Amino acid sequence: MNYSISEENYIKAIYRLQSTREPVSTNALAVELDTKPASITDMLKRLKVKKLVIYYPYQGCRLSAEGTRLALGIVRRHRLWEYFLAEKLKFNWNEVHDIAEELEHVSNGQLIERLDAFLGFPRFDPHGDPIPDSSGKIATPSQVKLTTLGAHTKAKVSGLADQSQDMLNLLQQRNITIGTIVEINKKFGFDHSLEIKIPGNPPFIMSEQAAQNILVHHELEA
Amino acid sequence: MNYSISEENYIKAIYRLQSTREPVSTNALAVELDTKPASITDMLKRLKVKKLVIYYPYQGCRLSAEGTRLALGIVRRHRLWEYFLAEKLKFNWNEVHDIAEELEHVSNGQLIERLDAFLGFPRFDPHGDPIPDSSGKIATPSQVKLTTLGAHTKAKVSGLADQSQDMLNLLQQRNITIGTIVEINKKFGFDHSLEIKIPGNPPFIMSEQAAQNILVHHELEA
DNA sequence: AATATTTTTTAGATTTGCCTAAAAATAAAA
DNA sequence: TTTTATTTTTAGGCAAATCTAAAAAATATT
Repeated sequence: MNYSISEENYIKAIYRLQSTREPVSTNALAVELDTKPASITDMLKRLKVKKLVIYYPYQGCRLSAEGTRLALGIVRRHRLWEYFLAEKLKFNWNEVHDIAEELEHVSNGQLIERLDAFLGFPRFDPHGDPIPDSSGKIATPSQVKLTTLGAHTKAKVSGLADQSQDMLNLLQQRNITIGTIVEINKKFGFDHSLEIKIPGNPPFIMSEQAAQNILVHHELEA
Repeated sequence: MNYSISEENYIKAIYRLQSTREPVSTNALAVELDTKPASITDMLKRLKVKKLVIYYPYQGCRLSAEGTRLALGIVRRHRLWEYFLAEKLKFNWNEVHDIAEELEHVSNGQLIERLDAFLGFPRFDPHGDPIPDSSGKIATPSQVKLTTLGAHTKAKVSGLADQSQDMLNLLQQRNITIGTIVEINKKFGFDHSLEIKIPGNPPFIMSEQAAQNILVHHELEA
């Protein structure tokens, strides 16, 4: 089957929201997609006919098996393009998302398989998110929030909980990217802020709020 | 400005048809775009409002300066993607067109400039067609039909007049691609067919019809 | 439990891009 | 130069995806 860009965007949004709250409410979707609730209801009825979502009036929605398959395909395309843009075209970490948002809708199976091979079958995109493989399998890496680590520990940055522009800018300013090894020098009980050190840079203070959004791969030797 | 996929396809079609006949008739466009003449009239009126085409009822259309600029941008995107697909993703010469047809509508200036740099600023796509540069300048290479060359001359294949699937298949079977050096062994007066030799392959006969569609860059030493 | 508030859905309109059928303009033929 | 044929345009409709405004259902509050 072939789906419209709009349909794909709805499926992707439901997939995203589903990971935190299920079922997904009409209002939540409207906020996510920046449209009106009435438009959401309309589209949900169409997606239900196409058997991509489970939906009953007033009860929110969730993806069907087929919808999930589609969502994983879109996520795969999106993240492979992000990897390509960052790795090959040298875009910044925080510039790749919007472009990948367009490229992901180019649907040609061969294209994505060959792109994957060309890139060397990467398992994580530049934001540290796992890339589903061609069969739809997706790794769930053991990511933990930076705030959960104790003082005097090191860890490798592997992802972000909040990928807003503000967050991306903050990290760029601090020279933190995916793969950066961060060391926690000190934890301040007063406001739970952290003193962080990364190789080649002076230590700095990070708020608890920011640190909560930084996911690290696994704790390293002290 | 940002244009829809449909609008871009119209502009591209007008650009293509314009090179042989101007102004471009409504019917010719309908055939080219595989739609009905009434739909063409509809769209031409919209494109006129947007100042992309010069159009007066019953008199056909042609691109405005702005329309030409847009067309060259689309052609540039299309051909750079074709080059990427063939060169980096190892697609066959004859498979790249349809995929590039989708990718060309992803409109992000930075993306195309960086792709161009990544590819090493190629001047011709895998079909031998010139790629407009970022300012819209396009090379008009001194291509001549293979049939115009005399016997015992060599030349480098640089393009195709007819890029139909049949033609592409025929060339693939003969191991002819862009850049191949072809040598004319003999010309047969009877049916104007040619005996052609390419390095590493046995000589073979090609019809006048096929040879007319093969464009070569310039005659080489005998 | 009754009322108020929030969420969701329906109803009706709009825009884009396409269609068919019929009318009008242009071009070709007798 | 009429008549015929072709090309092009208009008129009216349709489907997708959106909107606003109003009604209906679900949830929360007193």
